Amino acid sequence: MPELPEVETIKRKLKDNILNEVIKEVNIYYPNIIENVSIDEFKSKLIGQQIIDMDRRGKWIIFVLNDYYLLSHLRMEGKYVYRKHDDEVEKHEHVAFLFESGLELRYRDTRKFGRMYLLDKEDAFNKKPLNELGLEPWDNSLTSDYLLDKYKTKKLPIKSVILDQSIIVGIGNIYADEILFKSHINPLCKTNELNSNDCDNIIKYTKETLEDAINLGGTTIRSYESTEGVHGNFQDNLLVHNHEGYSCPKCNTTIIKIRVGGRGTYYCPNCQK
DNA sequence: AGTGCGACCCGAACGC
DNA sequence: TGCGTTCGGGTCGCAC
Repeated sequence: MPELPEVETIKRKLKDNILNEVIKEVNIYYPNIIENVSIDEFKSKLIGQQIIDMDRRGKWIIFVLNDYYLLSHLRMEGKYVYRKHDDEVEKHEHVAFLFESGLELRYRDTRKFGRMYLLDKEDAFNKKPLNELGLEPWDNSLTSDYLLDKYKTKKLPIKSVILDQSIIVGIGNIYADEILFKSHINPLCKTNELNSNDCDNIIKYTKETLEDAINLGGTTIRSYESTEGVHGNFQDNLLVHNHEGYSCPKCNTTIIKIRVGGRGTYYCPNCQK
């Protein structure tokens, strides 16, 4: 499940592989992937555009083109693969970008959950989805005061709020559990009951956890194949997520799994009170 | 406005 | 030669 570290890894890989390529042709096999423009508009605007940079905002990959930003969200299982134009289109390949060089980049997504937006560069940051995003983990504006202000009205459990992309971007279900464990915060704790020290810990361990994961190329659990998607190694460093029934690495208490806001949540009932 | 929940998807895992 | 059901994951839209 691509969260920020996986998306960052994929973005860097894309930059290595397709920087300066010029789009010659676009084929779409599952139109629902394209969110804010018609299929015809999507194709006609993209043809002739050059990949002049690759960027990332939260879990969104940004293809920086001459006149547009192409945004791509992988949701759970989206990935990019490189093919030749003649190669048969496989079952879960939904969008294909053919470049002048003959290389073809294909978007593959088993569950069809991923989405793409095509935005004019001019006002892209004033438009959905970019205008709804909170702070990057390394933004200097991310302080305990900022979090306290956002948290003070929220009665939801912190586990749910730490996933809220309008506050801090990039944290998904896996890293949320890890960050709360390192911060010694119970995932069910009401968000408005957290103090300044808790917020400092959340910020500190969000940065630390995501940095470590990026350095290891992200996390690979469940469905990710090793081919051209991301195959990271951070899964070996997970402390509580997916560790139901195992011992807490700090105190040896058995890690338990509960559901919070409908999501599987792992924590140590002794360390996180 | 804040909150809760189903919908979107489909392969894997599970239960019998 | 099993088959029907449940689960999970991020986000949106709708109902309260």
